[in-house]
This record gives sequence, structure tokens and C-alpha cells, in this order.
Amino acid sequence: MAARRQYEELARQLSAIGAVKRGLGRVLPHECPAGSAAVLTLLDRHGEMRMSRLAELLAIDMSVTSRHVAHVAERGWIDRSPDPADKRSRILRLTPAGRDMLAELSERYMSALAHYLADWSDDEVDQLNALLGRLRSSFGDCRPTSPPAEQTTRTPV
Amino acid sequence: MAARRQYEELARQLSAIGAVKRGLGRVLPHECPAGSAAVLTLLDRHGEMRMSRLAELLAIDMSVTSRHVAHVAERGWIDRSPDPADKRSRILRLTPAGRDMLAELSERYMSALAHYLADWSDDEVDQLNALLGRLRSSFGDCRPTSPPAEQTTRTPV
DNA sequence: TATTGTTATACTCTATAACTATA
DNA sequence: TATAGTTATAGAGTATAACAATA
Repeated sequence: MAARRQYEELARQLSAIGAVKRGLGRVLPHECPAGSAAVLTLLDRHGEMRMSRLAELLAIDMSVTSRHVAHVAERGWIDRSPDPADKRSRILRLTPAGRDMLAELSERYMSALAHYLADWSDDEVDQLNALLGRLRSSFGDCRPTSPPAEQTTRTPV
Repeated sequence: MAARRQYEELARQLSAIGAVKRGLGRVLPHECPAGSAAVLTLLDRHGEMRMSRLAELLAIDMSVTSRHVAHVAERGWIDRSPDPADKRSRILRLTPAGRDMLAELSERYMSALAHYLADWSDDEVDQLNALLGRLRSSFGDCRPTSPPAEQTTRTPV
């Protein structure tokens, strides 16, 4: 249990980290904003899935997810095939064009981060990644409509 | 210099940290959204200042700063007195009501973070704060209209 | 009746550009 | 002519609620 001062500092750091996110967002292709990039990245990491699962991984409402997915689908980066097991659902899957875009994103992130974090060691980047993962995990699902909250200690994706 | 894998992971973590920010934002009073809270916090930490300085600390455009400032001024949390030295400028200063609101914010952040981060040690919170500060510092000013970029190694505020 | 997903609407935050007043 | 600040407009991201189709 930390002190008030540390919590206030953390609140301030989180508030200010938006500037970093915006900076990184500026390297994205105009057609592929951050929301789209997140969809592609998660489909790459976790393989094909349904809308509801993707919304859970993104930790945003499904209505928002639906719009992000429509954006990337319109550009041919994913396809949505009907789920034979449940006709209400659609299965989301990366297309070859989607993988091309992912490669492009990786290049751009890589060169931007290599530039800005030139003096960071491997270990420091790992530490930050680990702490951010833990932070997300600790907050768990603090979403408005708090879902069933499956008992788990997994790091969120 | 870290590996591509680590950079991609960092990009993903930053993308996902928005959920934590939103979770924390939900504890704020309806009248005082995150942008307003940031204005009050910085005026408290750094004392009275002009718009341009505040925009720099917030790392957002002055036009945006102007609107946040108008919001808190309308609610009586700060006042804007003319700068005798430069009639174009106004000096921003917390009011007693602004300090009351800050105390309220501190309470709410405190109880939310104490709840979510119950199993974090002091050191871990400090480490995360330090790494986030360093991250912001490394990104320095990657803003669209990159300002003069005063040569400094200070941690951004 | 409950669930999956979509759409309409509203709100917050941000950036760009045009503008006013002062330096 | 340049700078401090404001306002208008536009765009991204998100949430809530109403809705359609299916379970």
C-alpha cells in the first residue's frame, strides 16, 4: 500500500502519458488510426475470433469495437465470415492485405521507438512493459458494465 | 537498444493503457473531467502561470488549453487576472474553491488507487512512476509544431 | 427471454486555421 | 511583423440506448 503522494503522482503520470500515445500515433498511416491498428494487432496475436471476444481484449464497448472492425473490413484488412455455429456471430480473420499493413505498422513503430528510446536498455523496456501489464491487470475490468470477471491472474492481452 | 518484439509490446501496452485511464477517469466528479483535473493539478504544483506555460506543461495545443481553462474558470476554480507586464497575457491562479476541488480529486484518486493497487508495494509504484516519467522525457516534444525544445534533461512535469 | 452485433446520438479530447489584441 | 490567447471547425475515440436477428 503506497502513500497518497505516490498515488497522486501516478494519476498525473497517467494523465500525461497521452502525449506519448499521440506522438506514437502520428507515425501511423492516415488510413490506419490507432483503433484500427489495435484490431489488427490483436487478431494477429490471438488468431481469428468473434466481435465479443475482440471487444473484451480491447477493453472497450462492443459498439465501439463494431465501428473499428467496420473500418478495417472496408479496407480489406480483415474479413468477417458467418459463424456456422451461431448465425448471430461473425468470425473475424486477418487477410493477406491485413498482414501487409501489420508489417508496415511494425516498421513504423520500430523506427519511431528506436529513435525516441535510443538510450533505453533492453531491461528498462522490459520493466516498463511488465509494469504496464501489471497495471492493466490490477485494474482488471473496471469498465462501466463490469462483465462476469472470470477469475484469473493472467496478464491482460 | 531493444528488440523489435519489445517495441511492439510497448506499442501494444500503450495502446491498452487507455482502459486504465478511463477507469480512473470514472471516479472524477461530473463537473470536473480529466482535462480540468490536469489544469488544477499543474497550477497547484507549479503555482500561477500564463496560458502558454500551462499548454507546454500539459503538452497540448494552446487552443485546447484555452478551452480547459475556460471550463475551470467558469466554475470558479481558478481566476484569470491580466498580466501587468504584458496585456496580451493572463495570469492563471487557483482559487480557494479550486483547492477544495483538488482535495476532492485527491480523495477520489486515493480511494480508487488504494482499491485497485492494493497488492502493489511502494517500490513498485515508484518504479512505474519513474519509468513513465522517463518515457515522457524520452519522447520529449514530439508534438506536431515542435517548439524550440529547450535543451534540458529535466523530467517533464 | 437473452444474446450478438449494428446504428444513432452525445460527449471528451485534440489539432488546424482564422481571428483579435497587444508587443 | 510577431506573439498571446480565443474561437470555429473537424476528426478520433468512447459510452449509452434503441434496434434487428438469432439462440
